[in-house]
Amino acid sequence: MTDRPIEPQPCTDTDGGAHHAPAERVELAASLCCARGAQLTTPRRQVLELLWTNGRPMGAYELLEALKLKNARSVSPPTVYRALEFLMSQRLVSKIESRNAYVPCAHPERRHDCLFFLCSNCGASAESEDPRIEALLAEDAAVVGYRVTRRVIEVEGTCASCNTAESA
Amino acid sequence: MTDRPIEPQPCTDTDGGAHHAPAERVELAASLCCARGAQLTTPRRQVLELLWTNGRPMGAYELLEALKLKNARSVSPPTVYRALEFLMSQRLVSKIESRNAYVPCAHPERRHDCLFFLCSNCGASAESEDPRIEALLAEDAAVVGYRVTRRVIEVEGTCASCNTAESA
DNA sequence: GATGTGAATGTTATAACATAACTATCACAC
DNA sequence: GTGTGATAGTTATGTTATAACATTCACATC
Repeated sequence: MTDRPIEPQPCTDTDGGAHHAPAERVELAASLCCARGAQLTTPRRQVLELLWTNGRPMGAYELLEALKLKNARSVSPPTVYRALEFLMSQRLVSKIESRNAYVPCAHPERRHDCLFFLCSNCGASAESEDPRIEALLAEDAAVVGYRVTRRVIEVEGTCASCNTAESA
Repeated sequence: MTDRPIEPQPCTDTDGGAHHAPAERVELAASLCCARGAQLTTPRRQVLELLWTNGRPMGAYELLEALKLKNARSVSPPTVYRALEFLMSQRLVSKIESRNAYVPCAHPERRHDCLFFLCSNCGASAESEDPRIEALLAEDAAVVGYRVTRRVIEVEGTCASCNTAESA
C-alpha cells in the first residue's frame, strides 16, 4: 500500500454523487433493506428521499416540516426520530453530531465510519473516509485499552468554493 | 449505565494529570487567564472546578444543579452556558459533541484539538491526541480544498476497566 | 372470516439542551 | 461621580429528543 491518500470523495454536496438521482438512491436503499430483511416503509423512505434531495445536512424538525408539507397532515417528532433511527441502523444515514443534523450516507452497502468535512459558511457537508486515520485510531484505542464501537470525525472549516468566492 | 462506583478517569496524557488535584487545576487556569488578560470570575471558576472534581463529562444542566447547591440560590441556564463558552474560548474546557457534555481540558496551555475516548458503559472520557492523525486530516482537508477551523474526533467504545470487569 | 401476533406508526406530553433579549452590577478610567 | 465596558442576573422562549401509551396493518393460524 502506498502513502497516497484515497481521494476524499464529497458525496452529498458536489457532483460526486450526481450520477445518482435521489430516486435512484432511494431505490438502492430499498433493495438493500429488502436484502437485509428490513422494511423501508413510507415515513422512512420519505425521510431518506428528503435528505438526498436537500443535498445538505437537515435537522430533525426541518425534516418534520418537510414531511408535513409532503403529507398534508400532522406529523410528530417521534415519527421523524424513529425513521432516522432506522435509517442510521441501516447505515443509510449518518448524524452530524456537531450540528445535530442528519445526512444520507453515500455508501450504505459498506460498513464504515465516515469522516465529514463541514463548511461553516455554506453549510455543506462532504463525506469522506481515510483508512490510514482509521488504522491510527484503532492503534490509539488499543493503547488505552478501548474496544471501539463507533467513531465520530468531523472537520469544520470553509469549503473550496466558499474559499474561492471569498478571495474573488 | 451501571451504578457501579467509578474511578474518575483522568487524562491519559503522558504528564500524569492524575497528580493534579482539582484545586491545582483551577489555580493553573487562573494563572493562564491572568496571563491572557482574561478573568476567571466566580461562576467560571466554579464551573471549571465542578468539571475537574466530577471527573467525567457533565451536561450543562447537571452543572446548573451543582451550581445551585454550591451557591444556595437560583442559578439559571445562561450563567452556565456563558461560563462554558468562556472556558471553551480559553481552551480550558472542551465539548463532547456526541453527548452534549463538557470536560475540562488537560492541556489548556497548548493549542490543540483533542481526541476523546468515551466509554459507553461507565461514561468515562479520556483525552488524548495524535499528531499523526492531525497530519492526515490536514492532508485530506487540503485535497478537498478545506480551510480547517476545528476538528471533532470522538471514539465511542468500552474502556479498559469496563472490559476487564466484564470478562471477570 | 375471526383472531392472535408483532412490527410500525400515531398521539400526547414532556424531558433535555441552548439562546435571545433585556436589566443590573461592578471595576475602573476620566 | 459619571461614563464605559465587561460580567452576571432574569425572564422567556427556542430547539432537539424521547417516554409512554394507543392504534393500525400485514400476515399467519385457526
